[in-house]
Amino acid sequence: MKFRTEQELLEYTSNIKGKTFKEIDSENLLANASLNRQKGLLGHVVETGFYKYPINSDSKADFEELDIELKVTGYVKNKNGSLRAKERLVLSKINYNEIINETFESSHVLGKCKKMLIIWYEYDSTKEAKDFLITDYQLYDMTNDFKIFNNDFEIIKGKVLDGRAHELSEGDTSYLGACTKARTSSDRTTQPFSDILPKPRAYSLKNAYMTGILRELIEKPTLLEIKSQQEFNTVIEYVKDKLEAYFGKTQVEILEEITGREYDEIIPKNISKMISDELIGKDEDLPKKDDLFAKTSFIIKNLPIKEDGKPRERMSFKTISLSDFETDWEDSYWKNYFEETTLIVICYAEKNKSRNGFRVLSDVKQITFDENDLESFEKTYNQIKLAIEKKDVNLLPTSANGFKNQLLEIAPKGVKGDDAYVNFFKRDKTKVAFMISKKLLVNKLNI
DNA sequence: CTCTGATCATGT
DNA sequence: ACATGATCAGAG
Repeated sequence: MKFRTEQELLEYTSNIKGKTFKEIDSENLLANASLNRQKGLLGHVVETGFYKYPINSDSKADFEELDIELKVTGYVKNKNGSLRAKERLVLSKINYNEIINETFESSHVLGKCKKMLIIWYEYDSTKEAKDFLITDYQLYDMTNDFKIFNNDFEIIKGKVLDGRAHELSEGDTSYLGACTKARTSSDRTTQPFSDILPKPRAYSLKNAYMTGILRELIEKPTLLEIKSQQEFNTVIEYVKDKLEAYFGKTQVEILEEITGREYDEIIPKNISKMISDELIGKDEDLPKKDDLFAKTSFIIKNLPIKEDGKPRERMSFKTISLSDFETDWEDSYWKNYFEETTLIVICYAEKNKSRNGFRVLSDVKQITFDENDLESFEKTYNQIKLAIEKKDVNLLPTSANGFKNQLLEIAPKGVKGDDAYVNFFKRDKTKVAFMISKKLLVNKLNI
């Protein structure tokens, strides 16, 4: 089937809404296939069954005459009814030897994926793939977010130019990720400015970005009313801008300045958090402040730094649920979380061992996790899985009880009298949280 | 000192 | 009443 105009293509595509995959699978591709092994299968079903293209995968754009690439991707419904993309959208492969001679505008990825027809289906773990419902579609143009994509592209290219392709991480960038793309985890390729063999990677639209454009599509009317700013290229730029006037001041001075109240002896334990909530915004309010926040996943963290430059504490994350550990690491919530999330770390420096409240705003740093970190995190994850299987608290990877060179550990986080470890298996929501070790923080903060 | 389980202040 | 982010505080 050929389409002469975008209009024609979209008009035809409108008929796909409300269909399940089995309804359009005229080539019977779904008959005896497993979705886990063949990730592009649902895309093939749409190509052959709905658009009647022959089964062959050449590298030309799917709708060649219109320069439009077809993408079929899933979303899931959260418990509260909101939608989120199930996965990142993988684009073309990164060629480390060529990227150094490209600009974003001349790049392979923009050449192939500038315009994409994205078909959305609702993923439902209780259903078989053939029964997934296609509910929406959109003609998407990458140049809509050109400024940030361009900046992301330069970040990726910069690492390759530095001979650090093996240190690439999805968290380095805002929207355009460099995700791993390998047949096996030991697969390696070459890079131009280092002998270290990096993992093969592909450009991707990050999971949080996909969630952002999905919500724009579905919630269009409301979003148009509050069209937010697009002033900054990265979250860290935004945060530094908001904190600029307060560097060199103590926590108490800053809090007094922004609240107009006085704090003499009683310092709120969460004073740093009160400050970042006020000056930067609470996580849930940020999407309204800058479009960047609607399409990225990041967390604002506060960290006391000792006089030797090292962090005083580990860094904590959300409490874990037993159900987080039902899948393999590769498909897990936590792998995705650590892979994609950028930590924005607001540093407060101690002077003469100053206690909380009297540390000085000194720096803002960014932490992302690379392949080595994730490999270590995987061990922690698997050990928790094992502990759950065996119902054995002593197997839990606490810092006292973990393995050698552990980077991610668990620690109690309860209310008074709650014995987090003893009660670990009693309910889905545990009283235990992930923490990253001080050792890893030292490494990440380049101390 | 460091380590690690426990606790606090806040927001919902 | 509980989750979160972060610090506290006793043991060694």
